[in-house]
Amino acid sequence: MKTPAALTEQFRSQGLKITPQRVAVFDALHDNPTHPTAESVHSAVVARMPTVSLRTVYQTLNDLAEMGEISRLEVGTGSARFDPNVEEPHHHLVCESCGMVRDLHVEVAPDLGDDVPDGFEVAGAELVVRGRCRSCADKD
Amino acid sequence: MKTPAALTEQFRSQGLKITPQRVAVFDALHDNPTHPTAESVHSAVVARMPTVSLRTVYQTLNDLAEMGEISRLEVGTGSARFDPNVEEPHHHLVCESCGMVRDLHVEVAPDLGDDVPDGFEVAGAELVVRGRCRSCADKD
DNA sequence: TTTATTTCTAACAATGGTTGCAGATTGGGT
DNA sequence: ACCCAATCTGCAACCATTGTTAGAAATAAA
Repeated sequence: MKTPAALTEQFRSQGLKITPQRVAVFDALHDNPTHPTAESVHSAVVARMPTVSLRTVYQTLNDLAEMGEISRLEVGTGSARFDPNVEEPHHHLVCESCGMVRDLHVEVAPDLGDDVPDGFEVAGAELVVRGRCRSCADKD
Repeated sequence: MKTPAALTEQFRSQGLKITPQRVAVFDALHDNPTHPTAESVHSAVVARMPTVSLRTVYQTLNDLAEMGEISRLEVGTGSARFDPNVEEPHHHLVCESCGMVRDLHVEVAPDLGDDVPDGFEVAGAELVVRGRCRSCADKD
């Protein structure tokens, strides 16, 4: 994801308006490595601007995802996770117990070639490694 | 997943009852490569036994998943998909346009080692390859 | 700066997938 | 055949997310 300042410029250049709600979402995502849910982005935003609705947060997250500035992950933790790191290709580590998601910088390089059916247009591949994080494992 | 007959035996040996509803679900899943949703399992079951409720199908799918006889996938198509193939490790190919899910027999072999944090207990890894299947690509 | 235009936001309702619950039903051991 | 625990159905509730709409607010135009 670009910096909030760069996003502001980009939105403006596309005829989109710069609202304090949008800027608050940009800020909440910037350099955020936690792969937040819409709900947690909303919490962060509300801490500064108590009137922002969850609907607006969803809207902005969808807009950013559509522009390719963030990516939306479905990792089976119930709600979608949003990842501002679209610059560096990477995968994810998920704790099935607490829902923590962490970047995983691992080369997958699957030799897809032979088992992809003819005519299938591959758009991308995501690896999700599941397990239990240390603090959850320590709990019992 | 074991055969319906073997599952029947297994259920019985665990003190669980063999109901026609459960058998219908076993049959609907047996050798089913489509990664059905709960809804489509229900449709198949209802074709033979019109009174079976969706709730019971969910219940049985959850039971089977808990026993490790099937696995539940979240691939971002809106609803969970159930996969009776737990014998052979494999990954998945997903058409983002029609929701088709297909097995992908590809070796991923990620050298996880260095980027997994200390103390994280890895339970498994799933690769999802996304794109457009031929028939969807042909459509426009 | 004021106005006009057009987008955005908030609130609320609605949706879709899934689960919780309660009472009626039924499998299977006796 | 009887009994009891397990199961089933039907329905309500739940959660994450999206649709809708009227009012508010940002930018462009005057």
